[in-house]
Amino acid sequence: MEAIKIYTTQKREKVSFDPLEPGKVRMYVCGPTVYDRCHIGHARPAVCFDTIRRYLEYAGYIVTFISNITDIDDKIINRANELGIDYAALATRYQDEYERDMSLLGVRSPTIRPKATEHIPEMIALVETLMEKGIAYTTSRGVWFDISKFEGYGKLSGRTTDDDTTEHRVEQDTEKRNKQDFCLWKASKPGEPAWESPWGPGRPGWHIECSAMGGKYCANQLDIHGGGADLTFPHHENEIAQSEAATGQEFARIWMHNGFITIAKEGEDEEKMGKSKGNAFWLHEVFADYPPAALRLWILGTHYRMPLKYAGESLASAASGLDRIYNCLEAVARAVGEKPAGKSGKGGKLSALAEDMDKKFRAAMNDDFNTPQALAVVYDTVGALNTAIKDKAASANISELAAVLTSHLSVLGLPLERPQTGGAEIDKLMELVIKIRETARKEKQYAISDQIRDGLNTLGITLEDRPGGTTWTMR
RNA sequence: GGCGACGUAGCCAAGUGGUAAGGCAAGGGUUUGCAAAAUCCUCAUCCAGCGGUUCGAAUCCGCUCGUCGCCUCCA
Repeated sequence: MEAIKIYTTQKREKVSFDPLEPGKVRMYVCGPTVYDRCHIGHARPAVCFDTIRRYLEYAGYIVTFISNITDIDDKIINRANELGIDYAALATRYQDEYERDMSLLGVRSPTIRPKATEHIPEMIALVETLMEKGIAYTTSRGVWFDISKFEGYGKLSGRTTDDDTTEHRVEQDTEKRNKQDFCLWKASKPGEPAWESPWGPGRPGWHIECSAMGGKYCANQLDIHGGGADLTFPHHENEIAQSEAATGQEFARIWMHNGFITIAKEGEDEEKMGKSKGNAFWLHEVFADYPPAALRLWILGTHYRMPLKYAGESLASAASGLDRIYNCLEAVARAVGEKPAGKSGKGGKLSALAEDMDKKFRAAMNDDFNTPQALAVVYDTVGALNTAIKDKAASANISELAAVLTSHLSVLGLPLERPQTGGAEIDKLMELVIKIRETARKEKQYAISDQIRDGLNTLGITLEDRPGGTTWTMR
């Protein structure tokens, strides 16, 4: 198998992928903090890393894909207090919403989805190790990591410890030994959620869960660790420090970071997508206007590391492209259905094309998961299939090429059929309407037949007259 | 102030030394009762600007301009 090249943040270049265990991949992707609904920003890492996982499996690897849920955190506590509900109830509610939205986007569930609150003992154990090694220390506010005790601090993000000496916008904690020391275990105030620990009641620090859970499920070493570009520093830098200081082993061999989605508001410059800036685009709102698959296709249309600008009509062209794919798949089904079996024309032009398309698809994905290029292959295959159908190629050959297309669509996590919108009653109704229109057409009553078609169109139903009869689709 | 990313057609977007993929939109032909879908053709002598390296650069180097991100919660 041809080597997969992956860009890794710590080296700022592509490296050949060579997993710790041959044929197996251990990957961990930072999941959401469940304190609110999902916006389009959440969709990008989920879709990108889901696609990467799917491709690795397509390439023959057995993938252990871990993605956590942060269900204890200051934001969750604050939000729960605002709403006057229990923090755990809030977290459960938004975890459910997250999982529902991701499922609509075709994001598969991870192999393991660990929750922070279910791994408190593992985190405490990790902090204890760091205490024993003299790398962590306590203050009145909790337990802190002493970055001066970890030589490699800054190796991921390229930041040195004395970097931002000029300006720091955070109030300094005078008990800390170094300005950038970070919290491993946070002492809880009365009334706040708390777990017992050797350092008194408290809750996990900001970064410790990923080290503890990634370590637990992956024997302390990951092949790939992923997340949004904003997590590079300090989150991932701190994960490395904690994990490697504790285990003495390299925590993750490849660090992957997806670029951000920015929002272009009319008349204003683009700015980063974020709830704090009040320009959130909630997924449930986007899904009211466009099919979730269109959002997925739109995301995959840009390389995962590039910035992605979201404007109001961004998804319209993706939705059109998606329709083109559905049209093709439906045409294939009709062509193969009309002329079943047929003699297998293996070795023909279409066989060679099928092989070629798969080769190109793999080459694109092997190059740091270049989904835009992979999509170009998909569209080329669509065009070739449409032409083959037009030229009445043998259905065995059409099927062969179509099989390549559907396997590529599956790798990209795109649906293999148009979502069904009707239902049994609408089906019957449409059958009747089409029959009546058919009669009108036979009698050349085109004014009537066109009126039916135009009328349905304004209702979002498209009629298409084909040699084999009239078909309809609903938007 | 430190670190980093981006600037390719009307729009989106690949392409990291050998002469500009793909999608959307648009225009024209075929097909259709008319449409839709499909198909064929057209649509960047040029890749923010200016210099440099090279036989050769969108691709490498330098500078300039513009946009954005991280350094504080953030996917």
